[in-house]
This record gives sequence, C-alpha cells and structure tokens, in this order.
Amino acid sequence: MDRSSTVTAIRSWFADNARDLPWRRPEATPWQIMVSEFMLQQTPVARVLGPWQAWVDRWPEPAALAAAPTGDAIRAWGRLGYPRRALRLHAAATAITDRHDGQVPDDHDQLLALPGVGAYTAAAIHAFAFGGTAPVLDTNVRRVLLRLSSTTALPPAHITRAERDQAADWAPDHRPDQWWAAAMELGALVCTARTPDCTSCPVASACTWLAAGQPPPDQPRRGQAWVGTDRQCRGALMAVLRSHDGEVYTDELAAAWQDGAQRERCLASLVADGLIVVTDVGHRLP
DNA sequence: GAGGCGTGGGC
DNA sequence: TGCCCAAGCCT
Repeated sequence: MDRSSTVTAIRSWFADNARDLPWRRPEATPWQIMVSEFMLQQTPVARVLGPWQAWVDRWPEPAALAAAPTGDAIRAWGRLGYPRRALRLHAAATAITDRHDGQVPDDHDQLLALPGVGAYTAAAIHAFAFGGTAPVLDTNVRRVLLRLSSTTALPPAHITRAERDQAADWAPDHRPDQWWAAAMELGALVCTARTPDCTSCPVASACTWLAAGQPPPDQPRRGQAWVGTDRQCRGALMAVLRSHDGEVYTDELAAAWQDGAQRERCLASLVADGLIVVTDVGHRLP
C-alpha cells in the first residue's frame, strides 16, 4: 500500500467512523472550535463535552469572555485540570477583542501569537476553523505516522524539525484539514497508545510497527510524579477555592493540605500565576 | 530543552 | 492495585 492509498484508506475510514463531536459540526464557529482546542490540551474528549457546552453557551463570543472576571473562567473550567489554561483562554479572548475586532483571526501567525496557543493549537484552529494547511501534529497523529513508518511504538516527548517535515509530506493537496482530523481520530479510537485495535485498523497492512510484531516502547517513560508534589497540593487548594463563592479562610485551606511550608509555597505560586488573590482573611478566586 | 503544570478513567 | 495516558504550553 503506497502512501497515497494509505491516506485515502484513513480518510475513508474517517468518513464512516468519525465521532459526532459538537465542535466538528458545520455550524461550529471559530470561537467554539478554539475553546475546544484549549480544553482538549491534555484532556480526553469525554471530559470536555460538558464544560465545553456550558462555556460556549455562557460566552458565545470572545468579547463576552473577555468582559467576565478571570475567576468566572476558572470556576467554569471545573475539574478539567491545568486551570492555567482557563486564564490563557481568557487572555486570548481579551487579545482577540482588543487586536482583532473580536473575531478569531484566520491567520496562522496571529493565532500562534495568542496566549496559550502553541504550534499544535494554532495549526488545529487554522485547519478546522478556516481550512488551513499547516500540519496538525498532536500526540495521536504523531503516533499513527510513527507506527506506519517505523518500528517505534510511541513518539518522544518533544517534536523535532525532522518529524514535522516528514509529517508535512503526508498531507494531501485536497482538504488537508480532513486528513489531519482523520489521522487524529484513528489515533484516538484505534491506534491508541496502550492497547491498539489493529484488527480494526484500515491500514494495518501498511503498518511497519505491526509488521515488526508491535515492539513495546524502548524505555518505560518516567511516570508523572504525583503524590506529595506541588501539583497535587495546588490542585487540592484550587478545589477548595473553586467550591466557594467568595473568600476562603486560611484555616480552611490549612485543612486541605497539611504540610504548612508546601501549602504556603503553593499558595504563593497560585497567586503569582493569577489563579487566586490574597484577601484580608485568606484567599479567593480573582 | 527539560521539567512543571491537574484530573480522572482504563487496564 | 498502581501505573499510564490524555487534541500541549510555557519558561
């Protein structure tokens, strides 16, 4: 199976198997697509659906979000994780309101300049909202292309220039946005990281990794440390603060995390990040 | 450029 | 049961 046939087979599979996600519907606006891309950074689709709908209902355009306090955005973010993304989305909405007349820019470099928008998100918004052609290289697409063309199970943590150039060679001339969406969906539903369903894969016969006997990842990747970390501490503190409308007394935060020195350090870092503010008696969302 | 940054589900 | 992973970004 040559490359062109592989691309065609994946696109055909996508036509039959794509999930009906609200931000993929024809009526989805660039802003709705942009909100979905922020929420989907490191967060599974299933957990995004609810908060996304509530978010776009409440703030149907960037200017509406920009007019709200950042604390409202943080609370609406709920338990999606990485709440700094809520701040960055708010900051991006403000920038769009100030610099782009309230319209999500259709220019790739202007997208890339927005807070919280990196290489992936800029390419994704550009492709899915405006038909842009930059390679949309998320972890799914990277894994699919890597397995098709090598005996390596999982992509490395960081993208190299070479990987980006090679990925760009896969894009067809016609509707490359649909190709990237198709490759992404195949990675999300079939060519998954842990237990790929190769028997359901439309391009199994073209897969180098499968032909090599599905060799496992070289080195076990170091797991994300969690218990006792500042990340866990910050999460526990933010959960308490999200659950209150106003101020939270210092004792209540102390009950949420025993280690006083770590608690103070994390509170300070949350203040520095703009996720919380200091009050007379404790802290609150901004 | 290596590491920090949430949260929860699946195996 | 723990461990791994998830549509990354920023410093």
